[in-house]
Amino acid sequence: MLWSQTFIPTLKETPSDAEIVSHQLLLRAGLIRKLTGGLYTFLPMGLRTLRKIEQIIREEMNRAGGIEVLMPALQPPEIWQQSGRYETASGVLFKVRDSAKKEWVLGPTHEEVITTLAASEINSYRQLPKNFYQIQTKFRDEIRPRFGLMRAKEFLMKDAYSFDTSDEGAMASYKRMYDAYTRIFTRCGLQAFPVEADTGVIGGNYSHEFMVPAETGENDVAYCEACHYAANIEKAISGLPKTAARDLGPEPEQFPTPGAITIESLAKAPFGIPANRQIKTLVYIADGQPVLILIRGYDQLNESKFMARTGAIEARPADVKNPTDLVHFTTLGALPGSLGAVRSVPLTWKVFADERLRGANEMTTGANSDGFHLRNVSIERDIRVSDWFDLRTVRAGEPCAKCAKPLKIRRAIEVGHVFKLGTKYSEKLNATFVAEDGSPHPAVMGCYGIGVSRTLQAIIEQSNDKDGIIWPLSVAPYHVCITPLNYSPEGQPMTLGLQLLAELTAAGIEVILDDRDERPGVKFKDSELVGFPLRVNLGEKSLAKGEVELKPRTGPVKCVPIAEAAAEVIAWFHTEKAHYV
RNA sequence: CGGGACGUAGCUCAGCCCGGUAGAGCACUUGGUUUGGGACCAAGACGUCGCAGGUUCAAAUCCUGUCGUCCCGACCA
Repeated sequence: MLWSQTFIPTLKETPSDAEIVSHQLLLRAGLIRKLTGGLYTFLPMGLRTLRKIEQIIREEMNRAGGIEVLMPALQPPEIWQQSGRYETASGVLFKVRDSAKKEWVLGPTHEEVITTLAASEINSYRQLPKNFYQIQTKFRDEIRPRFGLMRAKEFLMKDAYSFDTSDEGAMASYKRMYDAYTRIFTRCGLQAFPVEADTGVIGGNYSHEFMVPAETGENDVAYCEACHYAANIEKAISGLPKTAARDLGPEPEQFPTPGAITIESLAKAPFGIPANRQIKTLVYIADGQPVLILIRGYDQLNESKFMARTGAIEARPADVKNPTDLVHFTTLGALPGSLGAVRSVPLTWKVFADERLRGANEMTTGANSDGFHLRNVSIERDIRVSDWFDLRTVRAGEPCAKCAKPLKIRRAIEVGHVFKLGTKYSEKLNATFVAEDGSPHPAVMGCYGIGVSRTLQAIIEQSNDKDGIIWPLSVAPYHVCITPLNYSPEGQPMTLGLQLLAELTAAGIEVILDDRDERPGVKFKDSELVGFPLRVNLGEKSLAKGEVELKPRTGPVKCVPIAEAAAEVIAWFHTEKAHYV
């Protein structure tokens, strides 16, 4: 390919609407252009890399027994109503109307479609197991698209759905996908690691996310370097001990705490009550109902855990500025800062407490009277707790639940997610098969996603320097950029360049030749910005010495005799390629 | 949806506070000189100052509304 014959609109300056480095480089290197917020056009260099990532995914999915299909992006809302997700996923569902005013949805995912297919086509255990996948555009009505391709309204995703006859079979399918994902990301030159994950709206009971460590990621991951425990913060646990039980003391006693409305202020003089001897009382609105959540003063509530354990679809803190919420505080008798669960809690309210409070006594908590707290509170004696859950968010430095070594926390980008779904969808959408004994059973499902366009950006986020992108060979838009320095169609740099282009292309290497009439500095900067793994410099100075220069994107220049240039590049290519397969 | 910032040339931005003929750098066009790390000289083209109202003799500038973008939060298979 000749540079002048394709389209690589590089930018010298950083576009002002790009915040993170990968987004800036996507734009500066001419890989994408924004149509509007959350919607992007892939330009030739971006598209080539996207297709390479797709191809790696296809090869590994096929190797793992996947069957490629292509499902409609436009879907009838009825199947979403049938699965129950028309409500639960309404936050991300794009809805459109046709000319007859009938409503349709643009698929954010395809469990409903594939399960509908399975319901009609899979009838016998003899047809199972099956694993269908597709690579397709998804639509999500993101509240806030951001960071370029990271969180877009429309994006490319690989999604796969497995159907098995048994839980064991589903587990084996899950494991195959888990292993395939590990290979896929490795082949993409991406350091991604699996972490235990919350299942969110998708549902199911077992799940891992594949995470790329990056400060700009939108997820926090807790991990242990000693035993390799790793989990999304939404799910992570630690071995932090419970609050120590003391001798059961006297009845709760009210005492004045004027102006002390934070855990910290009660921890200080004159009160001196350690944060972990305080009970923090939160009022939440869970699916419209007020509930109380009790955690230790030291702890932060983990809303994901709360929602996962209670099954709530929507939960938010009650807000004193919201008139309908304010009623709940009035019912309790106090505003945040003096809330507690000992008195005035209506019997209709559920009270959820963190597991680590179980058995705690001699605790201090709000008296439900502004400016007063209660001491000597025994949570089990004095508070009507409806249910005990692990509800707190793990912090860095807490002991690992498995090996007691300190946990670390880091930011990460989610590029893949595997779920064991069970029979949630197959039951609702009637995807049943007849077993050997003639009895009907719902298929046991799993689903497995990879954000293809997000993976592309994650690779850039992880692999760049001050000069631009550093593409892993496996996904680079071109492997080699030939750069004739002194431009002249008849000069030796160009004629030798064209000759090398033909030779290397014939050897299966993807080569672009920068035939632009530009100064060397411009060509150097552009080739480094776009990030080709190897540049071949053809300059009159070195050619006069009978040499060409091979410049790996991240390594030193190597001068080789003209006659050996092609062979050297081919050798380099095969050495590099071996790292990615 | 809450908080904040910003919309001026293709890009990065100045001008706005304090109203008075729309600017710079880069990019682009033409000519010339250059040619191993984003060249130089000369000439040129490029704008409904996001949009709509309002105030005013006069609005990029002040006011109101609206649309859009970005950031933080909420949200997020």
